[in-house]
Amino acid sequence: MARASTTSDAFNAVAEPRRREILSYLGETERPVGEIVAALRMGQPSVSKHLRVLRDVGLVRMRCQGRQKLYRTNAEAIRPLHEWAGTFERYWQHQLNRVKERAEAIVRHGSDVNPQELKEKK
Amino acid sequence: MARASTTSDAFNAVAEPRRREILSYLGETERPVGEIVAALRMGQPSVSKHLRVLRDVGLVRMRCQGRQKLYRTNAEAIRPLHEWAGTFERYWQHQLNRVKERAEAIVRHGSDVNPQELKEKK
DNA sequence: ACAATACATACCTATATGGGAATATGTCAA
DNA sequence: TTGACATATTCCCATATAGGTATGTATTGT
Repeated sequence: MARASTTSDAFNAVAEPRRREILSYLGETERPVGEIVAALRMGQPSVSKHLRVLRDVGLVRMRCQGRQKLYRTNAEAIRPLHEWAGTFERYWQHQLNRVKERAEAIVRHGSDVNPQELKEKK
Repeated sequence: MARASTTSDAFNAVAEPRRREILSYLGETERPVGEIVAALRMGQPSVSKHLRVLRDVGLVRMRCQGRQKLYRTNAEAIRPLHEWAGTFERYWQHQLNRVKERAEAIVRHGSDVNPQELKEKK
């Protein structure tokens, strides 16, 4: 089996750096394709194709205005990504807490704290 | 140019669903490969290969113990992902705020609020 | 030394990619 | 209608996958 299609979900779509750039560039501000091309210095067909992928997974919304098409990021579609990553938040918070506790201990008792006491607390 | 390597960064590594499963399954708990294979019902070589990718981008850490190798998720490496997605948080908060404001307005003035007033505020 | 165990890697194949160039489609203006 | 403009799509190609099967490599126990 080959790699999953880029259009299979937001995770795959967002794996491509240029697509992330596009999403960031368009905040939720509507912009025509040409503006993206100019701002991000990419080829026009390339941008069109990236936008196609993003649209397929709902990461951008599109609206026609005369001969141009206006795109904007649909932030809501990025949320699952944020939430998935967020499930690991508690782990790096442990890290932070350790650093914080250590700093506080130093403030209270001076810098001669036993490092072991803060390191392993299985 | 082809698609970027899965080992090029966390975004690409995490695009594959099975790799996300592995990361979630290992929280930061150390586990041998065989346990992953059994728990997630994947082929052993497949798991080994996924772990290789994850290791290459720092998403998991590995330690040898006799003939087995213990893996655990390195949550810190997921953080950039969480942060990138988080830059869009303000957009979906706007959504929430609108809903919330509307609800509060109804509580204050009854349900005859002018919907326009809450909808467009360019 | 040998067999068994726990992983890793090599090999194969179908499939999809992203970029560039060329071309198609659609819309406006004179 | 014709041409100019804004996008989308097609074609071409080098590259990389993910899964399965088979095999390689350490490490342990007897």
